[in-house]
Amino acid sequence: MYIPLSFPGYCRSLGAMNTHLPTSESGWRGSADIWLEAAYDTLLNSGVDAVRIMPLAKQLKLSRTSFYWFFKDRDALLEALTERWRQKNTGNLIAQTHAFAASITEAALNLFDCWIDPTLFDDRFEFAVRNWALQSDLIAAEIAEADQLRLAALKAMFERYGFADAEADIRARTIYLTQIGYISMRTQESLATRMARIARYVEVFTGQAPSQAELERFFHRHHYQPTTDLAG
Amino acid sequence: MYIPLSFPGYCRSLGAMNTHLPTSESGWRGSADIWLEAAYDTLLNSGVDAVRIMPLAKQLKLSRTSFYWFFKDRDALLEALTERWRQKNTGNLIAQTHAFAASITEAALNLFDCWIDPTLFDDRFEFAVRNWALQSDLIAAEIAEADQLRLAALKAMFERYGFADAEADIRARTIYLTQIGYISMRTQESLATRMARIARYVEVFTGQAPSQAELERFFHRHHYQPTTDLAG
DNA sequence: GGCTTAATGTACACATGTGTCAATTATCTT
DNA sequence: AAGATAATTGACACATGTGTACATTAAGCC
Repeated sequence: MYIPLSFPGYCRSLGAMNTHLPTSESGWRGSADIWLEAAYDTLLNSGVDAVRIMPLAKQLKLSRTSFYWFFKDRDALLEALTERWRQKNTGNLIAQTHAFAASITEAALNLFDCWIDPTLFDDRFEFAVRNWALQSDLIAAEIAEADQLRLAALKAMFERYGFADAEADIRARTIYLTQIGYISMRTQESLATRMARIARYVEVFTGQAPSQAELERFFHRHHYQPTTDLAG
Repeated sequence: MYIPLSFPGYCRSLGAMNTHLPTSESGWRGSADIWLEAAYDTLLNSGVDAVRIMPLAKQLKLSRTSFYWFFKDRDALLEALTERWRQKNTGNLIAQTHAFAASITEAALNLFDCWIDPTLFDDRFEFAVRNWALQSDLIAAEIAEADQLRLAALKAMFERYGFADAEADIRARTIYLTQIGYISMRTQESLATRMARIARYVEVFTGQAPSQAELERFFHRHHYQPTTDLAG
């Protein structure tokens, strides 16, 4: 039995024990990773309350009690999940606000990468964690902190392109809240549908229409070939 | 024992049994209403999974089993909760899109009434129900239907003020998703803070600034006295 | 091949939740 | 005040979940 380690800074704790064997393919069936992976899947599909050791064990075809070799208890597993979320979503989003852009419209398109590219932002994960907050004050605080950081980064982005304080604030909120709204609605739209709306969203959010070159650059990096003309 | 009744149209079922005594103050301690009320509170504060008969009974200081006199089972209680949600939020929001307005900015302000006046829209209820969808396909379908209806009403509102199809669509989505985002963030802002942002939100959402008279009308009907000037 | 350690499994004790049944108590009616 | 009905209760049977202790099996390593 090892007590979970703690680290300073944004990465707070590993939650899992036996971290000396991270993902190595040993001859054993179980590992902290497959438990975490199963927990992650369940969290996304059914919410935290469904993340229970017994059902996970059944799913993994392992004895329920072998779980306790990798994690101290259920809480340690949940902590490992939050750690994963912490590292993925907030970090990437803030990084996108700092990507190079010659104009505010291009900057907005950089941000939109997050909503198109699943490697940059895991929206189902985000949704599940936000739901979780309802029954955990700890998670609620975690999310409040993340929102704070993200909104500040977005506001700073608008300010860098000449928007005054109050207006940058509103536009940061609009662009962020719209996305949180999308996540909360769990809209399943085709890439084509989303791409067709992009230009107009940029215009509503920034007050300016994106240039043809900016749009084409955006489409190209997402391997999208517009079929109809963009004047829609 | 009575089987729950079903009605055609938007109101689907009552869920509760013994509906022949709606809220009448009989000398008894329990009633379908107090169970529903307790369930509602718990749903809002802790999510569906916390809506369990045993804890509710403890809270109400009633025997857990007396619950079954009013409701067939836990599912009937949950159905009664969804029925309550169905009747409140979607109906009022759509009604607000049809309120009289001389301009699109005034129409937007009419809609904003929903986000200021708790009697028009219960945002904590909305949040709880949206979370619930993660573990219930039935609720997920319910919400998809509500979103459909609300977005269509908002789009129609923009079209009535001269916005073309695609633009009305984007603006309807932006205004709705931003609010869903707000709900999902569960932001606790003071009335003053929210009021201070109103004018700019209207401008972002509609592309036009609201007139001084429209703003004053809005503030007045929400009993709000702006302390500083509105030019902020 | 035998030793050590890593991982798995079985049995137990306990906690919380559901729903049924029969008995009981409170309230209303006449 | 008696009887009917409305509401409440405790006992029971069952299900699912947690976590600990101890035994067992599988891998890895001289």
